[in-house]
Amino acid sequence: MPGDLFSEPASLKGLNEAQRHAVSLGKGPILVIAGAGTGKTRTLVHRVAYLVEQGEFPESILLLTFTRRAAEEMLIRARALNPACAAVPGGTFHSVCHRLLRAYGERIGLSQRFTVIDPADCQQIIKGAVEELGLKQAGERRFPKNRTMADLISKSRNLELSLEDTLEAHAAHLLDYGDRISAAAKAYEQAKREQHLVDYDDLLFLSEKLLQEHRDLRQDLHQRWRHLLVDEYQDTNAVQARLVSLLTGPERNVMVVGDDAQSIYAFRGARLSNILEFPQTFPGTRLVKLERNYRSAQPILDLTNAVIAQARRRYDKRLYSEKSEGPKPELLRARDQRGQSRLVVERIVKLLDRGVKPERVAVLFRAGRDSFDLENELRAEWLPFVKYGGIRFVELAHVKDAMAHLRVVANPVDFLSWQRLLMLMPGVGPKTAQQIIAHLVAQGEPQDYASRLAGAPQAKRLAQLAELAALMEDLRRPDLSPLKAVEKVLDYYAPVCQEAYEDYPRRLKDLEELPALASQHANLAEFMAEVVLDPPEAPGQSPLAARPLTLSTVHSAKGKEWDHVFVLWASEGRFPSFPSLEDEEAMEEELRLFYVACTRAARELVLLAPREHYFEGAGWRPMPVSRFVDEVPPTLMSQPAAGPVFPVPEPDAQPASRGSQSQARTFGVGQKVRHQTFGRGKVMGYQGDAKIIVYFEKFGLKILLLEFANLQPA
DNA sequence: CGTTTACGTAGACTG
DNA sequence: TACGTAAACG
Repeated sequence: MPGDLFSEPASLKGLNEAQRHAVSLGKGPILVIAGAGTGKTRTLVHRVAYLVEQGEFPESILLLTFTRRAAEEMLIRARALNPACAAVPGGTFHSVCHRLLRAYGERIGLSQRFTVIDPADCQQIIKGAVEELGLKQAGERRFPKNRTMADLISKSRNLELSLEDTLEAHAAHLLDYGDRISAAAKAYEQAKREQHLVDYDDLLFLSEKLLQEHRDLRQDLHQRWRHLLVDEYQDTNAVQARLVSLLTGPERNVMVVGDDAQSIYAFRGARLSNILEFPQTFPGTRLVKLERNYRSAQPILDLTNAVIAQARRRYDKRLYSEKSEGPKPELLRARDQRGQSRLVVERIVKLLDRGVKPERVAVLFRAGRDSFDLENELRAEWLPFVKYGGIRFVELAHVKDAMAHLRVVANPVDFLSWQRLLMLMPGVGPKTAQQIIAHLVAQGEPQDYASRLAGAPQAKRLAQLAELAALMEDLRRPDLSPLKAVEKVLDYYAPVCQEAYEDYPRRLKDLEELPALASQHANLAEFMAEVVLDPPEAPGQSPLAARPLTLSTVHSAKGKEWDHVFVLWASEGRFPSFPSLEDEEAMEEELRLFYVACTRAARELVLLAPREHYFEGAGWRPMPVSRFVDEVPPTLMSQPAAGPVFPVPEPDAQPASRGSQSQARTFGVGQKVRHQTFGRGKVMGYQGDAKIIVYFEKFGLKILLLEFANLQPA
């Protein structure tokens, strides 16, 4: 738009025509289909700022995102356009639902003391149910794991299918166990009811129930949130779509943004149909397509277009780039996993030497464990990194231990947590814990449980029970701030942690994150739910390294971009993953996931595919290149040079070929060893040829001189 | 004797 | 890492 730049509102500056159109549309439903790298986030951010400029109260705009971090990032950017945007409420579906249930849950009979549980808690409950009901016969090997059952229960709820139908569609091999899985599911529901526990799925379904049954509340909320903005709409499930409808007021100011080609959460119930059928759900929807890619160089786009063209379901989009030329994407074939790691490290070192900033570099992979070997290699080279995806903060046993103390204070009938914290005492196993809990229940009202602890018959034998009781009494003061509460718990728990875990230094370090988190919250319930729902990512990983490079699962890389992207294991069985090989729908999702991975790259994209891999039990097996790469026209990839461009290390079996340097490397990375003083440990890598890096179970990471370490294989 | 704890082994996706 | 089994505990 030529002419008077000074009169142009800040919220419309620097946008292309399609973006500007989307941002400045008036009231009514809007669907933005935004291809990868087309400025989806930018459009949402500017829309928020635009609405505020137009005189909307910031508090009346609700921004729903996929992660809390995404919401925070967007609001920071919106604030830069207009400081008033700081007051815009934002968060995930789950956190918004949680807040609704805290405030109004009693209207649907929910205890105000309810506790939010995570999938690990769910597994614990199911484990208990299986034991109690004797569902699993001794030695029954094929009986599904607790984890599998927990996943299936959640899946059936998210897909809104019966457990039986879910089994048939997604786990046919477990159909024989249908009755017993159903029994476990029933017991799980009952345990949640009795203990006032609410899982992730409940947050959504209970909120739906609340909004459906209370028209007055719905109307209040429509007054409060007059504009609804939803990011990553392609990854919402059925109940989330209904929540969007319920939260949308009579003015129907709802804008959803997404990309049908980037739907990667079908495995937990996401429905592509939500975004495809949005115009039918909201008649009069204005559709805006963003197709101009600002992220990737043309050669990368050519490849990603070819990748997504393999999808059975056609996507009516062909992205074109504003950017100039760049190198063609590369496929590098390493000898094996180790070779892959070394290739990546080598390339990264070269980039850094060239002055590329580490935060502009990422290594992506299908599953959390796919990067273990690379992590060892990076540590050996002292290259700091942050890893996203994999084990989450609250899933760490010690964090759950600490949180369990707070949970029983907030919700005394949370027996799951009672059991957990009682079992931390030496001499207390499942049976004794159950007995103590039985004593608590028999003795009185829930609010008295803490004070009754010391009176348990086991107290004579367990001196620590009195200490725990004292802590519980202390924590019951209603005016206690989350920070103070966490500090008191850690005072008590730190020594317990030292007793319970051999590698306590590492764990205590993780726990140091908790007080800072707690201090950000005004009340305990909110703090605990926040930790469970959206735990801090990658705790304690190189906090001192200012700008580390990124390792991430593809799922966790969603919405982000880097100049230089490496994708590990572009191999059949890894990417696509083994479980997806026999399921057509799963395979489509793998393809979209691979597409998401490749579209993260702005300038350089490098795919890696080891030639062979050692499988436990099966030995060395060739690893074919991923079908997603194989089926792309070869002209789109850079041709591998005649000889190896980068030295490919030989497998451990032939150390001589790696020259004198590796002669000393007697132990393979990952091998278990024993040291006279430090005891058992695991080889993490090497530093040069003289030093070996070993992680000892009791003493943590040590760097030893190989010559003197006198390590024995263990 | 019932429980707890220590140990060895199979198995692991994504949130 | 989590589970199943066997030794050690009290």
